[in-house]
Amino acid sequence: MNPHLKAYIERYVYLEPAEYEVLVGYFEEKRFKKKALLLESGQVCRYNYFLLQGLVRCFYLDANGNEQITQFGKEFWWVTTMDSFINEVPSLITIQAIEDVRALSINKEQLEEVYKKIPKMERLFRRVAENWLIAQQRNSHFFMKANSKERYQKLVTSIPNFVQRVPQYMIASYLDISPEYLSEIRKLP
Amino acid sequence: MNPHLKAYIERYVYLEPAEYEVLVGYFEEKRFKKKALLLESGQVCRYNYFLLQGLVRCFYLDANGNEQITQFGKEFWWVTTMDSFINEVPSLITIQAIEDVRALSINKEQLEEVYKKIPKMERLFRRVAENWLIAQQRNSHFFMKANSKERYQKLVTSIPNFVQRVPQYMIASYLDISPEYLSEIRKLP
DNA sequence: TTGCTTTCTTAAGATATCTTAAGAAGAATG
DNA sequence: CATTCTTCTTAAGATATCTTAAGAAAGCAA
Repeated sequence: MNPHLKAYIERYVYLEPAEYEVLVGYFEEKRFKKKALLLESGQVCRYNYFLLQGLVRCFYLDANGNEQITQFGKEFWWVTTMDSFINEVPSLITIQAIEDVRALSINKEQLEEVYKKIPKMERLFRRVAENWLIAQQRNSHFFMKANSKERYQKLVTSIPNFVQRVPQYMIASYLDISPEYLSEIRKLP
Repeated sequence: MNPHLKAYIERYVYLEPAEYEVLVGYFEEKRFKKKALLLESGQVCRYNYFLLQGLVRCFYLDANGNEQITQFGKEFWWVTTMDSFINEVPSLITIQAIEDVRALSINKEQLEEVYKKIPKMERLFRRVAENWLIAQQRNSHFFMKANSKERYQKLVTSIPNFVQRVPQYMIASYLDISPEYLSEIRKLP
């Protein structure tokens, strides 16, 4: 069992060694080169990825053909397109590697089997979903209330080393600012 | 067992009649008059409410003392302050009845007991949290990309009869528009 | 009914942020 | 090394939305 995934699971539930043995069989390690797609829009998102290395972005094309970034993903975060993965509908979102990526993947049928064989995993993913929801709610309210500069500064301080790994125009897209204006903001004291 | 809650549960999991019997014991019906508080900010949110009747709003006071509405709740929706309920920390949010409210409540310890006695409930709330997350994500992206008029119109069409039940200044707060500007918007063709 | 409180509208000036266009700097490729 | 592609910056005019202030309407209490 991958030690990072094991450490992650231990934060939520206790599993017997035998249960970890079962789990191992369900996760497959995959690699993606920089710029490769983990998921292409229009496809159903079949996998939930646990990132071991690298950085990804999730984006869709808006009415003007601009790439709108909705999320980033980094080491030891789950990455998937929830809507498409859960409801098995075509994804509006594309997931692309910003750096070379190594990830553990599990597909939906496998995950359902896991729920059957190890009911505690149902509990784990309940708690993951709840925490994700809480984070998403906090973030939404912050995005609504904070101005561009505050949004940028929060990103800089809350994910250390992040803005150095991602081109500025992607940061701008995620923060919902024009790249030109982000450039202005960064100069302000 | 309340038929609305039963119908809700049936959408996610199958429970034996005996399991419903167990469940009944955990839910308590409560009533709140218009303007009463289901939760006051500063308190830990002890309950998850399943609304049977009426309307509530969730808001916090911003730096200028303005009430910022983050969510509404209506019949057959779960209402709680996730962050406070899950993490047992004081809530920033106040929950207030906009109309007279009737709701089924369950507290956190009871819910944990339910998870032990009826593990299928763990599955139910996993799926509820996942769907809630999906809705929250969709909503966040829509709020970021749509302008004020589009946000208003979406609210009007997606929750029928809703704007008639809620004062306009609350709608404005939720949509993150000044009440004056909402008034303008409503006049546009 | 009358008055008091709550809610909604109108208008004018202020501001954050966008759009467009262009050029500069940096990175990648032949 | 020269060239091409990608990313970042600068500037000027445009626009959505806010703020403040005031008055109009509507709802509720007495």
